[in-house]
Amino acid sequence: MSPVKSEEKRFRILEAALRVFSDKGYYGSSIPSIAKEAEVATGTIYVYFKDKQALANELYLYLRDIFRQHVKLGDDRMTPRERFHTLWQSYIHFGLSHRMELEFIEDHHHAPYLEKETQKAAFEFLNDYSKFLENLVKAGAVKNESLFLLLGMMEGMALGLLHIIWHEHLEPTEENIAKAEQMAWEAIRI
Amino acid sequence: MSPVKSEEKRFRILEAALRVFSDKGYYGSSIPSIAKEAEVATGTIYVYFKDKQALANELYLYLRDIFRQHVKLGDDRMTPRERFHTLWQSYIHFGLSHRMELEFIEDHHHAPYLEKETQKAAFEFLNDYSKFLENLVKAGAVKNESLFLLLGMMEGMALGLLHIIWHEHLEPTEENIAKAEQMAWEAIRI
DNA sequence: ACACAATGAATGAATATTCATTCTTTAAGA
DNA sequence: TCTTAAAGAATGAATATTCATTCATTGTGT
Repeated sequence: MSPVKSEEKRFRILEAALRVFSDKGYYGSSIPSIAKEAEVATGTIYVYFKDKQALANELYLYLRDIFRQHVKLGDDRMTPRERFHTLWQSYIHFGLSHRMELEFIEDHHHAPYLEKETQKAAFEFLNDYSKFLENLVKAGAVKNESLFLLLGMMEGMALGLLHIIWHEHLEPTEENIAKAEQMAWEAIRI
Repeated sequence: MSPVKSEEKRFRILEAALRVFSDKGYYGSSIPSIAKEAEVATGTIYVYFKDKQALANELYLYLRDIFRQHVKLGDDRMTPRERFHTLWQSYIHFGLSHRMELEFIEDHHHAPYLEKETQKAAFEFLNDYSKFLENLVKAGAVKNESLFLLLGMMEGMALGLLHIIWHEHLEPTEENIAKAEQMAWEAIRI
């Protein structure tokens, strides 16, 4: 009956928005500049997204899904150390291959222009991790501390490693990643 | 309304800019809104600062000085563990009492609108920390790894702890701060 | 009286968003 | 199979707003 809104074009706009937001942040990115990056007309953005804020919200949700597809939490057939290894490696490699995606997610967990509904999605992250850590604690492998404390330290170390690599103060070799993993493990293990 | 430029007014503008930038970021903060927050006229900002970029640069340098006044690196009359304790405690307590200041510093180390000269100041941070860690390594107390790797992990853990406290997932009790300190130490110690 | 700080309205450029108009696709009717 | 009209996607110029910056004027301490 009519030309159909293509999912492909929607993704092209989301990916373009990610690149522009990455460079200049939310307020520094104009809709026309995102349209240009996506090679569509300015108005087309408004066919696919209600406004700039909705675009940022949908981008966040889109990236969160990509994140979840990459970052593995393992299962309880593994030893605690193996599960930790699985999470660490997948998280770090995601950060290396999807820097803009991870930076956007981290920067926007608490951004004021994300809607309540989107913020709720941010909490699911915490839930996944908390369950993961709870398992390791119950298995007696990890310190019996507040899950949030363990979580903050663990995520802090992963992001700390990624930052020094992103800023080219450290080579992203498997050896360096493994050394950092062992340090992180020693921080949280019993 | 004196005909003499007052340092006090300059600081009032810097502090106002910090609050507004904290809320909305660089591109999201207008000069008129900063003027309003500082309770001066728009034009007055331009008496004290060449333009918006210069304001951000001077704010960064101003905050870096405050940071340095608070965060203590100890000296080599202390044991390695004592030195680490000193740094950890002063860093975390700075983050608790000066959240906006620390967030601005962390967010802007690599911001594109900071001038080369200002970026050089950012490197002095790394130098201070590197020397600190080098000492602990030479004393045989800390793993003999890349100083940047140690640095990234350590700063990551401190910021990770602060984030969960800032977002009210953990109480900022001395007990929690001490537990995190011990975890951080176990990550880097031999 | 003078020097210069302080002001805030004025300026022009940039921005988010709208909308009248022009395609493009689809499928009903012949 | 061919024609054609409805549906709605795509467009980009137009609009209203906001922004960084300027400057003519006013205020104030020396």
